[in-house]
Amino acid sequence: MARSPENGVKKGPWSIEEDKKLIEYIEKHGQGNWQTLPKQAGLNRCGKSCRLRWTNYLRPGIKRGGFSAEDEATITALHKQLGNKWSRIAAHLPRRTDNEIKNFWNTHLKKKLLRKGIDPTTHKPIPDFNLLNLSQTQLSSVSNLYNVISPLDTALNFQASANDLIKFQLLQNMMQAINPNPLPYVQGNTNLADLIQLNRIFNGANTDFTVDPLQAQSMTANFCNISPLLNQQQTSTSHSLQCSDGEMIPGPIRDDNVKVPSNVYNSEYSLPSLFSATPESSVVNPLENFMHTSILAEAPEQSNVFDALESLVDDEASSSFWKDILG
DNA sequence: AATGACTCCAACCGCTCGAAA
DNA sequence: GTTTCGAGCGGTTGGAGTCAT
Repeated sequence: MARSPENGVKKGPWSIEEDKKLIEYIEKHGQGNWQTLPKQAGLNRCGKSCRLRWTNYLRPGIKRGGFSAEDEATITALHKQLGNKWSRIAAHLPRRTDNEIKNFWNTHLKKKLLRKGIDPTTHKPIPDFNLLNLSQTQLSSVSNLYNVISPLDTALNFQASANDLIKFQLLQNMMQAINPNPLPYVQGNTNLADLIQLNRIFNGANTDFTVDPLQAQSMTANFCNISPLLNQQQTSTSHSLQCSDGEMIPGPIRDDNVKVPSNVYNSEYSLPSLFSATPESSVVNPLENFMHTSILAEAPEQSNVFDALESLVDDEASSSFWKDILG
């Protein structure tokens, strides 16, 4: 790492010679006082650096690397119980150092839990994980949120309450913030025009909008991506899009500069098909099915999706933050 | 092959705590 | 009771290695 020396004391990686000096000294005299050790051992290091080197790497019997599945499970369980108390966790894993466990946690286990939708800090399911990992089929269920805000639709006949709009805006911002794979041009907030435009799309209005088909696949998991795409409509040509159920809806627009696979305009790239306000008769779309089974079904009494979502959030994790967002 | 982005992890930094003076 | 000092702990840094473009 070669950090710059300070006060004439060497920092950075230890050389073989330094390790040898430290090992020989401790084997001969024991650890003793770490402050005086470097001088007596002939090392141009601070005592702290010597102690760390010895404790984490040179000390006999240290086991390094090669964490087993059992180790992982142990560390995860202990972390759930103890939090970031690495020394206490290390005490349960013989021959492992706290520093190594900490590094292993930060570089592997933490990510592993996140991939499973578990908050590595609380070890509880991430409330919005289902939204984060929506499959394409799940996407249109989320689009029900837009339907709830309806009618935003035709002729700018905007009737949704300001309260709902605020909720929606917050939700969308949240999803943008947590979007694991944001598209480069997906930035900023959605304005009212976006919402209106969006609703027109979802409700089958004859609206042009732009989707780079090669990027469409990666964006399907995040409905908040749609809005900024709408802003590109002026430069595009209109195409229809065939949904999985055969229904034609407007867009996306092909960029002629992009080689488009032959299947680009089939269901793989389709936006969600339109949804109905009468769930009982229209849950033919798997997306809606997801919505109704995963969210609405959880809260049959709820009058709208926000209420249903709130219920879901309450069930999954009692986060006041989400409750605040969802009102 | 070159370059940039990303990941890993050894080592450092700053803080806290407890013991000794 | 206060100060000092050594040790330990957890968070962070940044160089090296790897991967993707």
